Amino acid sequence: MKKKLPTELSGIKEIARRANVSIATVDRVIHKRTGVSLKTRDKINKIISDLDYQPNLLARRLASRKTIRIATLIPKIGGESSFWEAPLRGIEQAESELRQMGIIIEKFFFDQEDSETFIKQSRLLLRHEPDGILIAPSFVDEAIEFTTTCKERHIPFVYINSDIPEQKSLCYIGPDLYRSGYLAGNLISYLVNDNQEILITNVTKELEDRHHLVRKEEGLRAYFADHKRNNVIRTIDVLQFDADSIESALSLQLNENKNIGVVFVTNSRVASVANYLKSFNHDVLLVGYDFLKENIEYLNEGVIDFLICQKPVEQAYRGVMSLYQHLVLSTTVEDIYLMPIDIITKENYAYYRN
Amino acid sequence: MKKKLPTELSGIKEIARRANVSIATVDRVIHKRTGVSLKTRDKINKIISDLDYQPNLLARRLASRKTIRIATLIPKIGGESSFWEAPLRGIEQAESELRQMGIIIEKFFFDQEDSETFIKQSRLLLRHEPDGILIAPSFVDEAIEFTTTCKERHIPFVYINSDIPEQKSLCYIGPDLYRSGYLAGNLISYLVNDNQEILITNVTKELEDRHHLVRKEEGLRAYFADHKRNNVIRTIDVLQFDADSIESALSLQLNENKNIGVVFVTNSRVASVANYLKSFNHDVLLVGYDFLKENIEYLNEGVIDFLICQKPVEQAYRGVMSLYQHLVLSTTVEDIYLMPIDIITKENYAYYRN
DNA sequence: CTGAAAGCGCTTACAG
DNA sequence: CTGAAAGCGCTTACAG
Repeated sequence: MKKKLPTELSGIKEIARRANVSIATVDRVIHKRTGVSLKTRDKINKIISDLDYQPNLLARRLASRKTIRIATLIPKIGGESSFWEAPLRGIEQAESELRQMGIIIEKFFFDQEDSETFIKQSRLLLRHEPDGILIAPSFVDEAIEFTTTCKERHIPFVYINSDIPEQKSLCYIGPDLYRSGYLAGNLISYLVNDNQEILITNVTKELEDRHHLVRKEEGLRAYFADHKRNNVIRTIDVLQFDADSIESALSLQLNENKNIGVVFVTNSRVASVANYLKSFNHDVLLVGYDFLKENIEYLNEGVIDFLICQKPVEQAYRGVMSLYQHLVLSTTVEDIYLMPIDIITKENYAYYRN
Repeated sequence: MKKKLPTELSGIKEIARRANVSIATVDRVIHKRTGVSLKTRDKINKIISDLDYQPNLLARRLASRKTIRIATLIPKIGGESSFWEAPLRGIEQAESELRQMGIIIEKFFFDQEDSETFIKQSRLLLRHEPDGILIAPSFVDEAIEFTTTCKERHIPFVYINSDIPEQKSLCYIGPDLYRSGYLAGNLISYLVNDNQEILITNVTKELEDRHHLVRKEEGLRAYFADHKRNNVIRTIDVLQFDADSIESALSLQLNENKNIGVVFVTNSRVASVANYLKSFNHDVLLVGYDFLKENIEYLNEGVIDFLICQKPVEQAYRGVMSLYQHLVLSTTVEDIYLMPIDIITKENYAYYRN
């Protein structure tokens, strides 16, 4: 390791020396605080740009006695699907990296099937007066109301996993649903010949959620239309998650339409469909979403052929980091960050890091 | 933002208070320096573990006048393939993040077709006495000789992109070649019916490099064998990169074997093959490697169907970061980090972040 | 074997 | 509008 040169003045001190002022005044200018004459302000700013001064963030965080607090609001884990385990891991990863920098993360959770819990938790969150907020806006109206308040209070927030474009937030980090459906179309086009049919299956209880699934369906249909592939594409909705509901909905289709070659499940519930296909020994290809334990099991057994994933861990990790960059580093952050659309099979899932 | 509580002593000071020694002594114990009596050493260590003391790395780096220097040795860009642009970007990204922490990166480059340049640059690198080294061991024997010296001098090093397992290094970060071939087999198995043939194409000049390509070939063949698919699989080697060599090698195969349904190129030279297939209007599917500009163009045109990628930017980024973790944070790092095996198509490449 | 003191590059009251 | 001084949690000579 090499010692630093017997240091000439640098940083804030050197600026102060050149400007013939104290470092406190330099600090004021750097942070655009009031109470500096225009003249010295200009002089100092000139020196700053001459020197291409970059503040030492280590020293900044160390000297500052402030703790920055970021709050997160996402669905709680357990119950119907384990999807939200991954974003939680991403938050925790960011947390452990940022603790070093004196940043604290406070986590709040709501029940995906109960919008009241969303309202309640969002109020609780606000009472903690965080400096920034990460939020999964599962309930659109409620989320809009909440973020309206955030804006009033000048608390920056980022959306993950699904966007509410009208709301001007710091940024959105998540998938482009239409494009992921389009990719599914691309993939499936390799898996069917011209006289085979495709069955799109939306499995959801929540009406709002269905809205998201339809975007993927539109993407898939657009791919086939754009490429003049005239395969029959059917869609069914399954409104309950139990095996019987799945069975009755699917068996109707598969028995009536013997040409169905691929089933495309538009969300992470693909394991339920896999379960049915396996039990009834249906020999169709199956494509669905998300790296969940139950899905991976069926992938491994060869019942699910492809899973489309969008790095849920990273979504949340990046969301927190964007707040950090905005709050601590004053960096400008991209206002929309679309996640990669990953294709997972039995042979690469073990290497899928996230 | 919330102010810190009117701070009770913490960190090194609190330890010193409890142990009834000065902070200098505590510092000595923390850094396992000599010159502390066993008794006080034990006492201090006990307090440290009682308190679950975590050093403040900001303060550490700030107070320390040392600059840590990491050297990198990778192929230079330009000439035959643009592959190494990506790892260079990864290095530069790590560089910009680590500058904050007072870490400097010195980059060295060699010519992939000239092992002498590797030797020369590696010597030059050593004369700079870096604290850690990142290296792409393209020339196996030369790399072993070099890293032997590193070990003698106790300079930790990490391999990226290809491994030399016998050499005990800090870690390897890169692809598992066999597994990526196996995945290619998995993917291609969906693209061919039972009477179609597969043509594996190795395009390379260097004998050592061919060794790597064969691992992928073995993976693909193993997939078909394991799954009792009896498609004919042929292999050809193309030893020159010019269009004529490619043409003569491929046209022979494709004209003699009309059943070839998929061509699998085992490295990033797939664009050359695409160029040929396009000119001669061959209607076969094409699968290859790596997110290079020229490959993406053919992907976009529909000549290349699938590219397998292994995040070259991230490989190098992680490599540098591993050295940082080892050198600065004294974290233990995984000694082997295998990259994800990503499947890229025309419809998701735009979202492939790296 | 141990401690007192200066300093890393900043921020933060406080005083004027 | 401006400056002097203390302090963030460490490391580093230097002295004993």
